Amino acid sequence: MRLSRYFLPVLRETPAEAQIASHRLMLRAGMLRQEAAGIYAWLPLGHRVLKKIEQIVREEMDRAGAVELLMPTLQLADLWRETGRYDDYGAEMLRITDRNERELLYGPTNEDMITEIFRAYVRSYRSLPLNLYHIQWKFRDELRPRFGVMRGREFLMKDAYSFDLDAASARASYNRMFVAYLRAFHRMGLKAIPMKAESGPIGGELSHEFHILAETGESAVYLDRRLLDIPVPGEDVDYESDLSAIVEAWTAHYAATEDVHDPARYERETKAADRLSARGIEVGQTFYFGDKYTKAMKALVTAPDGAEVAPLGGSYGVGISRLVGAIIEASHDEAGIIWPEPVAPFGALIINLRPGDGAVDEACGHAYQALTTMGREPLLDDTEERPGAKFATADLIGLPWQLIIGPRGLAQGQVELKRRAGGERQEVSLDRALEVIGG
RNA sequence: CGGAGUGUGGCUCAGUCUGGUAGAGCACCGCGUUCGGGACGCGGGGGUCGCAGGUUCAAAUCCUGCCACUCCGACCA
Repeated sequence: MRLSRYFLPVLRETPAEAQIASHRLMLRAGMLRQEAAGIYAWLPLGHRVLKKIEQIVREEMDRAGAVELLMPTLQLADLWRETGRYDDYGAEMLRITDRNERELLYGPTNEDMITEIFRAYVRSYRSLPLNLYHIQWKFRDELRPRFGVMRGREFLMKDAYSFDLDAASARASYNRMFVAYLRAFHRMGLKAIPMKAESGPIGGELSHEFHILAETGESAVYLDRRLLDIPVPGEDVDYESDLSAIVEAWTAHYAATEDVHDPARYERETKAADRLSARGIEVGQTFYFGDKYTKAMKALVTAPDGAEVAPLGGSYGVGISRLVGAIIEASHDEAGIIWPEPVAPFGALIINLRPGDGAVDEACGHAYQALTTMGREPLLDDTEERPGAKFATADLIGLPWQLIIGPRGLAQGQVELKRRAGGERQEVSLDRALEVIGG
């Protein structure tokens, strides 16, 4: 993409409403536009990141055997009355009436609807286990939206729902999601720690929140430092096998959010040197709630012995839009964002210091072609901005590599290559620079 | 929802107390000089001062009502 033809409205000054780094940087880097409290338009750069994160989550869900579908944003109130949640959910649920006075709601989650779909088609235990997921916009009318996409009212969420015949199988489904989450967050360059959690309005008895550690996290977390060193399963992990050893390894050490923190247990189960108090951003949560929904909605299947039973289920959410903010919170500096490579909106920024100069234009064109061929998705800054402004923008939008090409260096056969993370710069030949970026 | 606050060009803000017909910096457009870490000169465009009423000869400014947004607190991916 050529910057001169792109839509990247970077801001030199920080909009007054942004309090935390990720919000500030997303606005300044032209990723985001607030349209109402907690409601945002995703500008092209932000949209690219959102899609990258979405795709990583999708790949890991698919790998773990979940099946993607897409449910609507609007749901009938009657569906929610079946489980009693229409009244339980309270003012956080946005209720809408259509022209025929039908009561609808903008879905805050989809347990009820997925159970309705399940019950419409699944009749036999032979169809189990089944895990269906979708990636869809949700709406929760938060009392106080804040922190940009970290606590928006409208947000993009991946939510998966598992159905199993018995408890052991349901637990295996839970474990598959648990492992998929470890992998997905790891792929985004995040260190996510699963923590024992309360299940809240979703219900159930087994639940983990996945938190990434960042100074601006909304919740205080207490954990055993050793959790930071547990290996994340590789892409060869066999989801057909028993994953309980992995889950056990990740849940053997103390880790709790302030809501469920038990100081006495913390002291008992961890050595003083291993105790780590930090702030966490919740980026995912897993729930096991048994037959809560299938029973209430009579979503029954026939078991091997001919009896009708309510399958046991769980639900598993990942805040896709929140992750964009969370990643920035975890990875930025004074100058701007530092994208982990897998979620970077573009792989490299080529900076043309003198558009119109034949040799420089040609070198930039060559670099652009080469990087495109390598699949590095380069962004070429071919604008007439002054060099200083280009460098500032480059650091702000935080692509992994900056390839700086100007007449002065080119005369010596050199370009400047800068890695955003760490900031190391080197003067090398263009070919060598392309080689380095190519990996 | 309780408490506090803010709405003035695309952005950051001054002007409001003490009413007199709207400003600055940045951004934008044109010309020129510049060009390796946020250039400079000259010229230019752009604002129903959140909305609606009211007071007044006169309202961004005073009064009333409403709306939006932000911050602190109680709920949540």
